[in-house]
Amino acid sequence: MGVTKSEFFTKEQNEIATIAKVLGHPARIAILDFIIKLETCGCGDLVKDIGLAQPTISQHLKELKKVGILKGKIEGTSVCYCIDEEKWDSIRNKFNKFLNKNSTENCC
Amino acid sequence: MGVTKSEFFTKEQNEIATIAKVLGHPARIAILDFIIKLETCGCGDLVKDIGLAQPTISQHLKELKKVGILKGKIEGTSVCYCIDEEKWDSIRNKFNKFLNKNSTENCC
DNA sequence: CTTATTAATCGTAATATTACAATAAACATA
DNA sequence: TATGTTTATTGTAATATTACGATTAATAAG
Repeated sequence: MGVTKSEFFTKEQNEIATIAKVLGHPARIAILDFIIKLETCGCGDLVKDIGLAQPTISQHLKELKKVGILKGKIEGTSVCYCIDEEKWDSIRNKFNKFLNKNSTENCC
Repeated sequence: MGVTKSEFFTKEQNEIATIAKVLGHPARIAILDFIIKLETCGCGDLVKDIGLAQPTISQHLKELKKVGILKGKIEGTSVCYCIDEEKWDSIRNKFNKFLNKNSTENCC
């Protein structure tokens, strides 16, 4: 037990849940907010801005990279992180589609 | 350790992360899909449709109620679950706002 | 070559989540 | 009252997540 039974669900359900799960931590929302503002995008800047330890930020960045939301470009000793705009668009579409489903009837 | 440091983040960041976290499990997406289709909305119907055990579904329903996405109306021995349309709208707005942020520059 | 600088990885403790059997609670019906 | 039906709760095992110190890896600067 303790392990999600993905085989019970559709591809679409698993996909939206996977993205939502990654967005389900305020540090990762803060990272995305910061990178979108683009006040620079190195790991160290995020550490300073957010206040969590460097390995923790690095771990969150890894999660965001894993699902394809972030890309990283190595620049000397530093890394520049950016949103993958294509992925971002597809996420926006998925969530729009899901959240715009409207129930017609209502029992309560 | 092991506990999310919510005090490091803004109210908005914590709010969107809380909702995303609840949407971050395919069973809860499947529950919402089913209720939106409204092929009836009792816990037993969800158990049959999804295939997880009744206590597991009940637990997921509890999560969805906790953040206000679902309301439940008791009807005899059964319970009718429904989307809270007002909350659903506010979630749609929050996600739209978040996902429509666009980074102008891009380093990679 | 040595010493910073920056980010990733490893290891691990604390905590949270997922799933379900067993049970309880609430109501309906015979 | 006894019995069935439906959902919630309790308890618990398995697993996942979060956070960070210590370390490593890679490049830059002196």
